Amino acid sequence: MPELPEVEVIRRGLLPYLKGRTITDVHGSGKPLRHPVPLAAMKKKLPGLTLLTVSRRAKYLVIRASAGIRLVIHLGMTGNLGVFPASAGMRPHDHLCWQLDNTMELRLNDSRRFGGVWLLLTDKEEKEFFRNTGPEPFSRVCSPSFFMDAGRHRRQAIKTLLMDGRVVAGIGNIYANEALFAARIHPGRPACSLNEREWKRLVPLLRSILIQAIACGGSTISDFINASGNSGYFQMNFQIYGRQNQPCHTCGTPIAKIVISGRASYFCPHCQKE
DNA sequence: AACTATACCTGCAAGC
DNA sequence: TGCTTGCAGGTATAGT
Repeated sequence: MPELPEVEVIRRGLLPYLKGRTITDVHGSGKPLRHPVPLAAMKKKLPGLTLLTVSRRAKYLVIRASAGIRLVIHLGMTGNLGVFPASAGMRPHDHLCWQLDNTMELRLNDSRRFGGVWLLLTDKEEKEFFRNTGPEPFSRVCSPSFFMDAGRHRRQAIKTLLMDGRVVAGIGNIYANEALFAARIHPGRPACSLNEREWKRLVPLLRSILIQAIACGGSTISDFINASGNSGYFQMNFQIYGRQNQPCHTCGTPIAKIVISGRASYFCPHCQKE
C-alpha cells in the first residue's frame, strides 16, 4: 500500500485522533514483523505518555510522545493503521494495539508482516535510525543537480536509483513508474546517462505527481475510520502503472512491461525511448 | 564500490 | 472444483 503519499495521507488522518491523547496500554499479537517488535519496552515505557505530534520521514511515521520518546512505524507492503473503538472486534492480522485514554485504540494491521515498529528514546537514537535515509523529495536539497551528482557514477537503471531510499526518500514502484512516464524517460536508462535537461524535467514532475497523489488521498484503499481517511483515488490517475498492453494515453502505443531489479516496470515504447 | 538476487510473509487471481 | 504458480505498494542483506 504505502509509498510516500499514502504514508502522508495516513499521517494527516491520524493526527487529530492521536494528538493530545495519552496511551494507557499496549497489546501485541506476539508475532514478529520484519523485525522483532519491542513489545515489552513499549508496555513499560508508553503508558502514561501523551502523544504530541505525528510526523513522517520517508515511508516511516514518527509519533512523538512526552518524555522525548518516539514510536516509529513502517507499514511495509500491506500495513495499515487505524483508530478504532476498543470494543470493536480484532481483525485477522491486527498485530499491535495501542490503547488510548478515550476508549479508542490505534491498531496496526499487516497481513504480510513486512512492516516494523521501533521505540526510540532520544534525539540521538532517531538521528541514528535515519542515518542512511536520503533527503525528502520536496526538500531544497533534492534539486536536479543533486540527482545528477547522485547518478553520476551509477550505471544502474534510473528507476532503481529513484527507488533507492538512501538516495531519495519515499519513492516506491508506483511513483517511480509514473514520474518516468511523465518525463518521457525510459525506466531502464542508466542513471548516469541522464543529462541536466532530463533531470530538470523529471524532478518537478516527480514532485507534482507526489503532491497530486497526496491530494487524492493516495493510491490505495485505506480503511481507517477517521473523516479524512476515505479511500484514495489516485489510482484512477495512473498513466502507466499496471497498464501493460493498454494504449498509452499520449500516443496509443501498447504499454510494455519489463522487470528491473526485480520490480515490475511499465513504459511506453514510443514515448520513453531507451 | 556498485549492483543484483534473495529472503522475509500472506492473500489473491489466473491457469491448468 | 481444487491444485499450483506467479505476483503484489518494501527493504535489509548476502553474494557477485
